[in-house]
Amino acid sequence: MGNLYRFAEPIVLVSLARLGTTYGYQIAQEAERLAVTHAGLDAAAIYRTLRRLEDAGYVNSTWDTRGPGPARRDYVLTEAGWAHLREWAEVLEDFLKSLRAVLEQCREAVKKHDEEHADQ
Amino acid sequence: MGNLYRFAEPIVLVSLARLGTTYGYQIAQEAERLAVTHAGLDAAAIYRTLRRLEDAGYVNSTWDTRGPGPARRDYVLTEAGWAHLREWAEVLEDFLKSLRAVLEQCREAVKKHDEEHADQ
DNA sequence: ATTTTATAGATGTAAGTTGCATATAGCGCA
DNA sequence: TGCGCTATATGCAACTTACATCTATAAAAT
Repeated sequence: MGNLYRFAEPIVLVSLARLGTTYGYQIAQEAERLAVTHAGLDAAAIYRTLRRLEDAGYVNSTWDTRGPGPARRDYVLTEAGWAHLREWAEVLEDFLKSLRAVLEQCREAVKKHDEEHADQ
Repeated sequence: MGNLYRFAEPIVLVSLARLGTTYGYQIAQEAERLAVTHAGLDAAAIYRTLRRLEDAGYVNSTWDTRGPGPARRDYVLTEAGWAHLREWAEVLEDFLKSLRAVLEQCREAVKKHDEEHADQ
């Protein structure tokens, strides 16, 4: 087990959608709430995902050097980014439907197996 | 998009649970029903998953050369395999719960964005 | 004054899953 | 003979991820 997709891309997209203009470090914290598979999303994965999303035109970034502490790279969703989020919603819906079916069959198979071995 | 985990392992396990003793080629056909993400599971992935499961002790295999055509490698779940399937059911349940949350937030965010841009 | 902690971003490397292409071989059929 | 279905297997590239590590700023603690 232990090697599932963490869905970094939709989690980052939805964090940007909710927070408006934000930066990676904050998304990393926001992502812990949404994280798939109990384990939080790795910060490195988030930074890489943001770069990839920018290369694809789904987000724009600017440096913010106003506040104290190290500079932040602020990201905003583009219209293409919003469209991409919509696509993800559909993909996730299909994915959930299929996964639910797999889980159901798992449960059924295990139940049947347990019943057949109930007699000591 | 397009690069999601296909969950070959639980799909193969549940196919074995349902079919009893089977072989890869048949699982490949069974898996098309259960397949996650609309696209059928690649046959290569199934053969590799079966080997991996055997190395881990979750299945046993024997050659079947009785019938016509090429020999089949028959697989059966071990008790450890059944236990592994139970583990998968729990993992999938957690996974589904988290993914549902992500999807819900996607929908909410998109809806809000659409409403704010409803005025031409 | 120095060290630690929190903030913030980035990269290198290895591991794991997958898709596609390809190779093999047996067998039935035209 | 060649074609197609059955059946298993491997090579390779692509992608995502985890973990470790690195840089740097600034505040808090020692």
